[in-house]
Amino acid sequence: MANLIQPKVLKGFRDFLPETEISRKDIQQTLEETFKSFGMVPIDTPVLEYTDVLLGKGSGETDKQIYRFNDHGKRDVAMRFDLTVPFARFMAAHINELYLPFKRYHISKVWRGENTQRGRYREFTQCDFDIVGVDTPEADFEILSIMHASLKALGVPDIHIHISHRGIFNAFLDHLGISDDLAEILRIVDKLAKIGEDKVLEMLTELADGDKASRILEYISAEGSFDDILGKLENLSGGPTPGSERIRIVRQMMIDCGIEELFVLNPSITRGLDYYTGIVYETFLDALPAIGSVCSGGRYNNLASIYSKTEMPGVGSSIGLDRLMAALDELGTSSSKKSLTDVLIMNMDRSLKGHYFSLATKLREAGLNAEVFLDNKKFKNQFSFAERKAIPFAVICGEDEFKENRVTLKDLNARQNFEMLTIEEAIEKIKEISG
RNA sequence: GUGGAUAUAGUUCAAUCGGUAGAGCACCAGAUUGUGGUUCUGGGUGUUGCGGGUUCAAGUCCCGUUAUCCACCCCA
Repeated sequence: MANLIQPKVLKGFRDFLPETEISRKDIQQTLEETFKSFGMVPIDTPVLEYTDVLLGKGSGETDKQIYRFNDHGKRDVAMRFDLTVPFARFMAAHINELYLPFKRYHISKVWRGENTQRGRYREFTQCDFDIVGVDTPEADFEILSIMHASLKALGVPDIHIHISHRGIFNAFLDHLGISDDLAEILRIVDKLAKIGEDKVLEMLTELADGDKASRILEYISAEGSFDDILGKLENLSGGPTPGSERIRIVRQMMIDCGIEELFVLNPSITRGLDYYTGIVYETFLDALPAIGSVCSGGRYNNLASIYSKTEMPGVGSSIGLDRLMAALDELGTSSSKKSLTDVLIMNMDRSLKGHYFSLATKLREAGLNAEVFLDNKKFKNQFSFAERKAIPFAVICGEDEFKENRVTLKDLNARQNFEMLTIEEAIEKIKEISG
């Protein structure tokens, strides 16, 4: 007994107690239902992959953050740091067994060895949804539409989805003749909201001459209505581009569906990951911009190209479940604790224990979740147990009820008794009260 | 990974100049009702994150370490 091992968990990794886990599962279920309602199908892939498979298309940053080690067979392996790269590998491996366009969702944990912060962990859950095999505005729009539907189904208040387009920005930089520094410029541009225009201009001036730097700033800080901004971007890039045409079509689809209010054209959104080639999205909560994007993605037309010669354009997005939950928690809008058990059968008279279990079976057969209290503690104790688990009903059956083959039902929230009911009547009553 | 702040009971907090840790709520045991919201009695439930050091004496001072929060970086 002398040397107990500390029951500690790793930095950035967490245990989930039932209360939290129940709402996590609820959220996941709501998302799954939403994804399925759009015709998406689930897949799964391994947690561990060959390192070269995962690093094939990443940037230097992912290299640093990835959990990587040698397995027992001396293979160089790594844990997936997102669900998109494994998905690209999956598509390349199974393209002949699938149909296009292929729409899948994938809700699972991923791992990144970066520093932790609120809403930012080393082990976290992503909810990805992607469409592969088509490069159309319809697909771009459908992803936006699913983002909107998902967050709406979850009851996330006051969001705006910021969209932008890598293609337009690339055309713009080409027009300026400075596309070589793309990666560096993207990084700086991405900070606009955080560090302000002056700082951004200062940093850009170190890369390009002053005139070009201020042109970039002009591009990324364009203001006005959606259409105004789009027009400005086109002017700055020397006229309409395929990208801007695409955005215009997607915009019209938003209007046709009456959801255009939620979308903001924000040219400073660029996304750090360099595999994006077209439209990109980020979602912010109006009340909590500091926590970052809770749902981001974009179009990546070459992602599978390192695994396969078959061209597989894709577009998709990812909801950060843990970050979203941290945000909802902070906003106080997370759902109140729910019970999974509908009825607790009180352990009142131990000689009737067999009867209690048969009552529980009857309740379950009627579609109710029921459990028998597993100890002969006092009522007080059994009631506190029910309260801790937020169980709404208790069934009490003592000698008197048993003789008449009846039970007493107690509505634990209202603290109201319904005495001497048959079990069938009790079931009816429970369903009536819980609606 | 770099820099800064923080860490005391289940929880929210307290503990003066260094003197072996207290309070509310919560919780546990018991009494009384066939049934918990009242009442009464009793209980502090703690390795002060962890490990060292200084000291007669450390929650308090020093060093290290781990975790959390914040900023950078990056991102969900």
